[in-house]
Amino acid sequence: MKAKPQKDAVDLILDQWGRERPDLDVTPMGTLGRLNRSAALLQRRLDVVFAEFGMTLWEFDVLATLRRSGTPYCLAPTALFSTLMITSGTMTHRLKSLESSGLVEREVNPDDARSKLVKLTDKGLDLINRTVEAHVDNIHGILAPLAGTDLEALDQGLAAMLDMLESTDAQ
Amino acid sequence: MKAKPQKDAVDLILDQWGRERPDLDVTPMGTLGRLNRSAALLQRRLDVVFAEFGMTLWEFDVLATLRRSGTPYCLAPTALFSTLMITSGTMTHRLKSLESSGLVEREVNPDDARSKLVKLTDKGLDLINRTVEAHVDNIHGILAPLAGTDLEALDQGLAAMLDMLESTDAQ
DNA sequence: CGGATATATCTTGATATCAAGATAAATTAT
DNA sequence: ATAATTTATCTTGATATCAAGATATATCCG
Repeated sequence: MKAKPQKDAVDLILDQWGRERPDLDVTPMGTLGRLNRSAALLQRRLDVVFAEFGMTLWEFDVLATLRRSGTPYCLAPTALFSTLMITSGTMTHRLKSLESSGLVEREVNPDDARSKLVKLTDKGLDLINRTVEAHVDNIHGILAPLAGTDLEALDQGLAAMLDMLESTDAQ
Repeated sequence: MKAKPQKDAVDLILDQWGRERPDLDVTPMGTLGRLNRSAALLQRRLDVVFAEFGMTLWEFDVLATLRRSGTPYCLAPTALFSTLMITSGTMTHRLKSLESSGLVEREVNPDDARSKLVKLTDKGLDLINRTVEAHVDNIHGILAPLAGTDLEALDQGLAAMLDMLESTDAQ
């Protein structure tokens, strides 16, 4: 067991709770606090690269989902908003915006007239291809200091947590 | 090395990228994807308990920050929004709302007339005391399936990541 | 077939958030 | 002391999001 080198922002929060509510075991707050705080700090770093390509995180998310689905880079809106964990109304707005930027186009779904499919334009395909390369470089660099045992422990722990959360998700 | 029992949502995404862009090493996308997805699923579970107390996550965050600061449960707005990683403008709105709900009150800062201090009311103190107990119970229950080696690995990995992110944060 | 139900999407109205600028008070440097 | 700078907060305008309801199409079942 190796002691942690220094107190982080979450340790200070746990110390405060320990003083104020010694009757509570707040250990799990540490896990969630570090998770959320890490996510916030990470997003700031990702945004820097997205901004270089004139994009925001949500635009990247939509374009990347279409891109990784493979040719013809075309999905129904429901597939998109389910994957992205957002509501259908939010998807409507995102698609309108991406369409007006010329990054996606809508086309008739021959199999289901309730849907209008969403398809990457040539411009959208080129943009996401270039952006994802820079993004992957970026996250490699960000996580590099953890390479070794810490990153392995993190990946293992996160995989276990996500499996648990997905399997016990509300029906 | 133990194989992971089943593919989660993020594994499928990595599989797609592996097929579409075999030139990229997208491993770090798995780490970030599981982190963000876990955070989203967790928040939904936390919201259930907060709703039982008529609260939202952001209200809990503000009241909890005041509560754990200890008596007299009183902080300047800057201390609050810095801790909570939000902008000053967002803090203004949150405080206005909490004040109109009677959960906090504002008072003159004798040391610095630029600030009006934020203080838990008796009602706010009682509410956060009760809510934090239910919240701690809730997160204990949520993480219980991981108790054992997975949770330890997760905590260790998250602590390492947060230390790294805080120490390499933009100046 | 035709009615009932389910599904896919969009619309509407309310919130929460941020970035940038405005205001006011405190501090620092002559 | 006073001008310049820094700090703390609030205001404003734009955007992203969600929940709930509306609409249109598909599917199922007798």
